Amino acid sequence: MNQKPTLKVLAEKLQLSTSTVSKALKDSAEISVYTKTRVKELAKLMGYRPNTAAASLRNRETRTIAVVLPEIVNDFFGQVLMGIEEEASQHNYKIVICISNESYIKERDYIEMFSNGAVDGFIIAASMETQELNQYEHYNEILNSNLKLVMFDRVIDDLDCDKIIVDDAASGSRLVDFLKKKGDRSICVASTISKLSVGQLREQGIRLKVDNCPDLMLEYVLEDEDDVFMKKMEETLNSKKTDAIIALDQRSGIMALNKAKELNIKVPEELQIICYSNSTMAKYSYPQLTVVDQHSKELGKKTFTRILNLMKNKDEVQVTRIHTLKTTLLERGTTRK
Amino acid sequence: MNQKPTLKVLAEKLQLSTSTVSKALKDSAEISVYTKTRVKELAKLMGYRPNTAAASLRNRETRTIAVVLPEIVNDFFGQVLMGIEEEASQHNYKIVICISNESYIKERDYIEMFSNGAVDGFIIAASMETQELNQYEHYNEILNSNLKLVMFDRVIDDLDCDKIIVDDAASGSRLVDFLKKKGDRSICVASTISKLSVGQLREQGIRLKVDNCPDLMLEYVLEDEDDVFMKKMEETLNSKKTDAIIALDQRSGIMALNKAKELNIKVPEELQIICYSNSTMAKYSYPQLTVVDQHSKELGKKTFTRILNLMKNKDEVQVTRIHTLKTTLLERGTTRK
DNA sequence: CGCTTTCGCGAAAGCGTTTCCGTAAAAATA
DNA sequence: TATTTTTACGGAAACGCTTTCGCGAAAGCG
Repeated sequence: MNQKPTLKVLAEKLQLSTSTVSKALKDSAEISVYTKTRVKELAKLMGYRPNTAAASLRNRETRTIAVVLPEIVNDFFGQVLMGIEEEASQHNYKIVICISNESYIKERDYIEMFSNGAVDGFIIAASMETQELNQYEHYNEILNSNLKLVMFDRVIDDLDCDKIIVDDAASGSRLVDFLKKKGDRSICVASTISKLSVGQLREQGIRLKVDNCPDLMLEYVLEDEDDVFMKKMEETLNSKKTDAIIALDQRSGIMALNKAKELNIKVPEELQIICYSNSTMAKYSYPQLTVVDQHSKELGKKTFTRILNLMKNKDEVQVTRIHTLKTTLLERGTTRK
Repeated sequence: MNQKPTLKVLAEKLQLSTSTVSKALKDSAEISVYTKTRVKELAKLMGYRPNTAAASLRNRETRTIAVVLPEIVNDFFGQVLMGIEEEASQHNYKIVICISNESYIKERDYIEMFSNGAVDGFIIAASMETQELNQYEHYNEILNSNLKLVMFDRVIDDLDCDKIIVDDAASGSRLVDFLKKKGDRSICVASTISKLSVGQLREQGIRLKVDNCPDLMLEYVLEDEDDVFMKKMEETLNSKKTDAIIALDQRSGIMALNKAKELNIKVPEELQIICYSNSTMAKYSYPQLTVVDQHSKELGKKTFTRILNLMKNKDEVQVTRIHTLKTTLLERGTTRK
């Protein structure tokens, strides 16, 4: 029932004005050391906490960022969110989360909902539907309101905003190199995310490299429905030609592994599997999946740092608007030594 | 660059007062239908959005709930969060997330950070450290500030607040019954969460039932470190006595399954495994793990509904402060038909 | 000692809403 | 027609904070 003290009651108790109290708490040079300590002591004693709404109203900033994620039951986005949140709380920022559930409409509604000054900026990974439709006018509401916007991972190419991504295409090429060195010739690309920019980029990187290696062959299992995927994967593996699988997402990776086990194919001896996203699922699979580590938490931190900078240097011209993080291969049980 | 219109500019354009405009937008009975439509049309045209900070300041409510989670890269908490978020957005509430990372200090800091009127209430699942130390004075800061508090899953028994939990103990007993009917005699309880209230409750439920069945036997593998767990599990399984494993959390479940595969034990023919938490990992394991479904998303929704009610009926006396949800067994590949 | 500068603080405005209250004009009632 | 009630709106204060401005007193200066 402790009613929160305001500047006013502090001022009254100390026989000072609210402005003096306010300045004292902010360590203003205008105020004497004596007064400052008096004020701070009482403030601590009474548990004074500045009213956020009032400060927001006055300062025209909320110290809040809206983070719009396609899904949350997903280790990648979870890890990114951890990074964002960790960095945010360190800088005294709040994070409100919005889960678009891969829906364009929900994403748009969230943006509209928070574009009224409820937040200072947005961190967004586009929903699958948004990427499929390639509709991105709703992002303009953000930019037109001079709110900050940083996209990560699932970005919109045509949109002029800051982006933090990973080297999807390049990493795809590197994976092919890696497998080639191990002696693999026939590589199967498995994916449930062909609709996503990141899926397409990874695919492109792989294809580019394979096209330059006449001795390599490429197969595809691109299906987003689990059972269809499993069936196609079975056909592919039954042909007995596939040396390795590059799975562009965690789900396809684990499904490929499961199918291989079902067909009694020895992994990694007869079949190597590499999978995108360093997920818990991949860590606890048997054998442990070799994965492309996107350093997701780091990615989240970088993303927040970027939007923080945008907010600090409000006017300063931004140089690099696109930042690419390098992924690394985590060699584990589904690839040979 | 579209500067957001305020009530004032709407009022000026319409030759009305701000109070009239405000009332018109809220469909006040004081205002004529004619004026209302005029106001609403212009508001829509100019894209008027009420300033949240100003409204919060004036109304003394933020329409924001802080959700404090021990971790976020965890399907259970992810699903609960989905439920909370879905319900919240439907009621025009915002969710700010706080990740305690199983740390008592972080949890306490978050509570302090948001107890200043930044949010209207808290939804919390206690961190592991908090449960271990059994320190919960920091929750009193919430209650003393007449902010609302609802705990879920990992609750503090001694704390007088609303709680939404699942029937952990009862479900444990039911699992024993289930296994007994299948002819199992020697049951192994596996857990990496013995420090948590939920882990202890599940264990108690199991033990209670086994104690009442003279023909049943109980073994334990309770270790939170992966490698130690795996070693103990290996010893246990090598003894060749274990008929079934009840894993109290997803990690122990998947590790048990992996160890069984490693030792060439046929699952479910020679060993049945049941695992708590309907996680993605369990769904994509091979074979699919039979799990106790906690209906986590529903749990999240219920939790939010509860705190919503607390906020609506500010004074009304609460009857049931503890709500228990019933879990169900999802029979899949690691148990016999 | 007279002047300027610095120091320490207070007054007040304003951020955008909401709401209580007041009040003309219109409508209803007597 | 005279009075009361209703209708439809405006004025103004308040929410708690920040910040500009002003000003008296102390300190520094020549």
